[in-house]
Amino acid sequence: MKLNSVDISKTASASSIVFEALRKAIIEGDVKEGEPLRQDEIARQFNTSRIPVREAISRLEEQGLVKTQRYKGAVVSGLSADEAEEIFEFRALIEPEVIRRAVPLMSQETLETARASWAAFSASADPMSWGDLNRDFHSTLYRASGLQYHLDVIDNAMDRVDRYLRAQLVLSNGMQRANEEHIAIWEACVDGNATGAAELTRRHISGARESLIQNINSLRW
Amino acid sequence: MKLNSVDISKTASASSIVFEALRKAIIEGDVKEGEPLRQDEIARQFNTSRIPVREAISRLEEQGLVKTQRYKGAVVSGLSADEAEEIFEFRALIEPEVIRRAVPLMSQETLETARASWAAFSASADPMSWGDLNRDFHSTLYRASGLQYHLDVIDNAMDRVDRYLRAQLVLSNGMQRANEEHIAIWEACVDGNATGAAELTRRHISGARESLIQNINSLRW
DNA sequence: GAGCACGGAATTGGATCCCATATTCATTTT
DNA sequence: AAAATGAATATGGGATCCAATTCCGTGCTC
Repeated sequence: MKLNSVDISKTASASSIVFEALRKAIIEGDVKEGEPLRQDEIARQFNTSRIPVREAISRLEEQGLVKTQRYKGAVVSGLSADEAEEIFEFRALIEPEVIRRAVPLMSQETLETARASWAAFSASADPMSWGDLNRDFHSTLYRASGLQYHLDVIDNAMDRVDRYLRAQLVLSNGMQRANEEHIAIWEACVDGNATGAAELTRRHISGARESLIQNINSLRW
Repeated sequence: MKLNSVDISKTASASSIVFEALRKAIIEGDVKEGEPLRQDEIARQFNTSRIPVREAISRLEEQGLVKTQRYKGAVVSGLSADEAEEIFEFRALIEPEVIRRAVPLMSQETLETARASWAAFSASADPMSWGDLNRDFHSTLYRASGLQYHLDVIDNAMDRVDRYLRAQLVLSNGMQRANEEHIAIWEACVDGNATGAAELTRRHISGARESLIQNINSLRW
């Protein structure tokens, strides 16, 4: 007998659905810094009770995306200029090393997927999609390293500064510049030039950091 | 009227108490790898309901300390040799940089506290306390950097390998060697030798990694 | 009119109850 | 006797209810 079966054990629980949705909304800036997360309201929106919502919020807090105060609830945690800068410094430290180790392990398929990402990035006229495509590009390359812990840590760091990165891309010629840098990184990968890809990645992130510092005031929304 | 008042808003919620207790029990190896966490049993032990326990477990999962399967519950997640090694590599990448930046910022008090930590470490005959004292020593030095995000990330990495580190210290002359290396790192800090402290820290962690690889089989408990 | 006390509404934290699923074991069927 | 079936139990996920705390508006006092 042949059935179109799905693995029921893999269906998501309500709390993880709520968690993913809130995470996405926060990192994309749909809920603003300082904005409180009302359990009741969220529960109604997802047509569920507050229990899964509370679990989702406690997970978000563990990730540093929200801060909760007893009996006062959770608010989306913003970053000071210093904190944002620190996270970019962190990324500039770890991501070059990851890509350096990833380069020798990149398959043809990885390179092709990455190429598709930067192509879509450079072709997209929609600023809303830039953030995702930018992230896809880097993640694809990093993933080849097989360093799962590093990947998880990078994801968290990205989550924390995602909003700022998006704002960054639409500012001045941020998107244009990022695009050129992506191509350079990609070419280094194709050439099997690990240290080159690492150095370009480091500059890519440091450049974003510099640009962020300069524009930090106009980013305060 | 003068009362010995406490700030009630700072009293911990049940879920955070449970979380801290479970976290400590897991990283110290009191609950073994693969051991399931029974919500009911834990709730009874803390004289509370399952709700706070569930929130605690979801936070632990977010930290990677446990894995849960729908309708099957949470089990303490162990690390494969590769995963443990990866985390040591991660630490060897980030901790030297943090201490390098911390050295110029270290106060007299910081150095004194760190000295007390390694003194206690070297004097202690109790293997159970070695893990804590070892961690205290490094944390004290790192904290001077003021890099809060880096500190959080390091804490998480430490949590994940804490069990292995403890086992490490009692093996062969692990404790003896760690002690000597601590003193060397501390002296570099006192001398204001940032790059030296960084390099010693890198070797300290790499050494632990090597030793771990060699003993990984005897550590499979 | 300003400031404060009081009280109800809103909100979060926790407890209890119910349902869904997994597992184990007895029972039936062949 | 082996395999399939079904009941019993254990366990986790979620809903509803209650308690504790905070927030906010009203009215009172001076």
